Amino acid sequence: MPPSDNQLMTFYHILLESFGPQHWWPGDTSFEVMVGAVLTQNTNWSNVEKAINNLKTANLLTPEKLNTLSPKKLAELIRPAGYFNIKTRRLQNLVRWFCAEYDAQIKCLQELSVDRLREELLSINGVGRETADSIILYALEKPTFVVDTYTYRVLSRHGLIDPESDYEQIKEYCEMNVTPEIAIYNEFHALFVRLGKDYCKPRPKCENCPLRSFEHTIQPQY
DNA sequence: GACCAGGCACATC
DNA sequence: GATGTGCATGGT
Repeated sequence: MPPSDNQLMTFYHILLESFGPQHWWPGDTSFEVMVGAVLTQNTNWSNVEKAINNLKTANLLTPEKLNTLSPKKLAELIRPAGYFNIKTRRLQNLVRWFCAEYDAQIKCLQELSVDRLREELLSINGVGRETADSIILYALEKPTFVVDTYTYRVLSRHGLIDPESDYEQIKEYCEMNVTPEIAIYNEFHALFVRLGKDYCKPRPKCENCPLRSFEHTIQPQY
């Protein structure tokens, strides 16, 4: 059991106090979360919302319908999310697997272990580590820590991880140090994103960053 | 006009 | 194994 008073949990409490709960993942159903996880790859969420709204308006946001929709039509609808040709393939790869292997039943996926889910999701072309972990945590509500560019940026800039760390190493560091509760994994990742959007950009905007006044208490490990 | 966004697969060395 | 590149829209 990770200690509850380490530096990473201090980060968590500061961020939660500063920003409040983020209410993630923004989506009405588990399937919508799965779709959003692919659409948001390297893409601003506001663009993803447009694409998802297009699918909803066309009444096509179901596994069965997306599975049989023509790639051309799907690409047209998700155009606002960018990379629409490649995301069409990726989305249909995911949906095809979901329909063929699990009868499009979220419940069937939820019966699997995190390790098994991760293995299967990662075998789908177009589903990488962050997308897989996002689906497992936010769509299936199982405990896996989601790492993204913001997580990397925040932790490496504050010296808590080796800047050479890869995805799995950062994930392991987080899971070793964060209280293993789904609600906390959920909130923490969302807070990392919030912090990243507001302050921890490629060009940092550290003025008024909630972590700034606590900087002196952080003991860099790297 | 430049920069950035809740990645990923693939080519090439 | 590591590094570089294509994919694309839309907001700031």
